[in-house]
Amino acid sequence: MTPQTYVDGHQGQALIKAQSAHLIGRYIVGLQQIEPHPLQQELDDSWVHSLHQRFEEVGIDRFGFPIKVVVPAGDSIIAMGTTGNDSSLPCLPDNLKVFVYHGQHRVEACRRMMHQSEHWWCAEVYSQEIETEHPAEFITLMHMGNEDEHRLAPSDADRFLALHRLVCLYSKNQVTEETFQGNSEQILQSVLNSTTRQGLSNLVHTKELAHSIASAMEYLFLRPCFNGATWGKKLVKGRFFKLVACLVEEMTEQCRLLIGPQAEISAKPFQLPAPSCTWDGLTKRVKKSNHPWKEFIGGAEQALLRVLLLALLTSDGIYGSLKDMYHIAQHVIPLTAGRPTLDLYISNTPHKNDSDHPVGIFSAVLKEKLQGKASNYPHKIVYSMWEARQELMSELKTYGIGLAAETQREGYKRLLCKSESWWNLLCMFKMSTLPGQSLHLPKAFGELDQSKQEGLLNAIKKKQEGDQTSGIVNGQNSVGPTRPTKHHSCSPSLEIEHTAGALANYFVPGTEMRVTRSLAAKRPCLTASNEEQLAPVLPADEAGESDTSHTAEQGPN
DNA sequence: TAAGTCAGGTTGTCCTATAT
DNA sequence: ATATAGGACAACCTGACTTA
Repeated sequence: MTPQTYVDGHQGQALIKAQSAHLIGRYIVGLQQIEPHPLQQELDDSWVHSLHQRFEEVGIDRFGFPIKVVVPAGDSIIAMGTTGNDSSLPCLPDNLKVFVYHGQHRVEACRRMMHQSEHWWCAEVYSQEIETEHPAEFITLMHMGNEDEHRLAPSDADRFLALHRLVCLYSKNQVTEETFQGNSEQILQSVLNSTTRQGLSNLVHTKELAHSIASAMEYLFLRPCFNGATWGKKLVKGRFFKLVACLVEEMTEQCRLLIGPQAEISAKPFQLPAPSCTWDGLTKRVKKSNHPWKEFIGGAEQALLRVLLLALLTSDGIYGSLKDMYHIAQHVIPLTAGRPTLDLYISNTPHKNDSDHPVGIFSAVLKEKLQGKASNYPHKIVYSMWEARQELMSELKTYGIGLAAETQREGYKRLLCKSESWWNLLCMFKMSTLPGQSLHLPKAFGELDQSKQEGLLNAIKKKQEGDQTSGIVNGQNSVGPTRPTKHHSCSPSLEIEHTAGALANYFVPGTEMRVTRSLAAKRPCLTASNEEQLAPVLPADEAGESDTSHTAEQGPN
């Protein structure tokens, strides 16, 4: 480096020297001791007002943003500093007056707080010699305090990752719950927008979802596409955390395929608005010369032959489907777990524990069958709901079932006799009597409508199938509850095929949505055998945690 | 043919009712 | 009092149509 590089720094160094020579220490100072420095600019009332409002709404971070003051009787207080209770900062003796030269607006805003107990701040205390011995530097310091700081504003993704790292520390017992809560709140408080605060908080609440988003955010080019407010509102709809976590993982995988072996890529190609992400839309648009995908290897048209997905997560394609799922779950829950559980599920209360989301509820229903073992099976049920959601929704309509709260036992009885998709779904619970409403579930579909003979035949047939698939009711693509969850090969190519296979199911055939569907059609390898792999590959709780340590270590800092 | 305009549809954010 | 979730609304984008 050339000496010129340092020229700019000389003045800054002088400022730091002046300060460090006269810094007495950090103290807690009562507001009644603080007066504005005579050289300070006039107070801007509207600025004080907005600060005060923020203090009221979000809170005050006194230690994160200490003010700077000079104290006339500098040297004499060094010895006097009365220590506060135990390890906290010492309090400045309250007979001393200090002059604030950096942070007077915060002080003034803090004065407007109702409670006397709020009237203090954390201050860097300087002796008055800083002013007499370094008058020029002092003026500059005071001015610099008012300049806009050219800080790099953290993005939602940065905030999310910080929160997620805290979660990881906490879940590995490396910090106490108190430390974890305190630091999370500190980070959230620094977010100005309340919707964003809420959203981020929702997203880190559940391990599975938080982990999947964190791995997506490992890709720098995806970070600008992350919107804490919208993701945190829409993706938690119906509390299908694990399902959404899978969707996020799919999305990440798709993006990885899209960029191919390319090393560096900007975020632009991933910021296409959702309406432009339909297969038809893309087919037309990638032909244009200035399409954002021109960055990709081989150009936009080649990239299209690979894969895609992204802005869709919060688009109507996903959000609408989650709303459907929510509606479906509101019928499955009273049937299996009972009305009180439904009330808890649909009450507008914060997500607290495993009793208020579908996977947790289904686990409780299946408690005896699972024998307390961690199992992916409840999620498998959710996944089957997801696969069949269109049919499930339309059959509700066909058989005149409206809101769950208004549906009587008779209505469900009719539904289970007439609708095969609903019968199939409820069969996954493997109960002859559904405990929620004490409803009998016929062993074979349509048993009541057909002659007894046919029903018997069906029952025998089903039983035989069941034996072959070791107790699985719907033998085609189900995964048994006792089948151990394990990760299949980590080979990227296998993952890709697997991913694409799963995608074929994620999107609704028959809607114009979206690349993935056509993708499935283009890939002959996407068969039922791939589908079958999906559920077991979904990370079990333990696997999720090991993933976490992985991402935490690799994540940028 | 290119530029401009309008309508329709989607998304993201703000507001508010509600339940604890 | 607080937090959630649904609804409303404004901003934005796209594509079709019109005009020079």
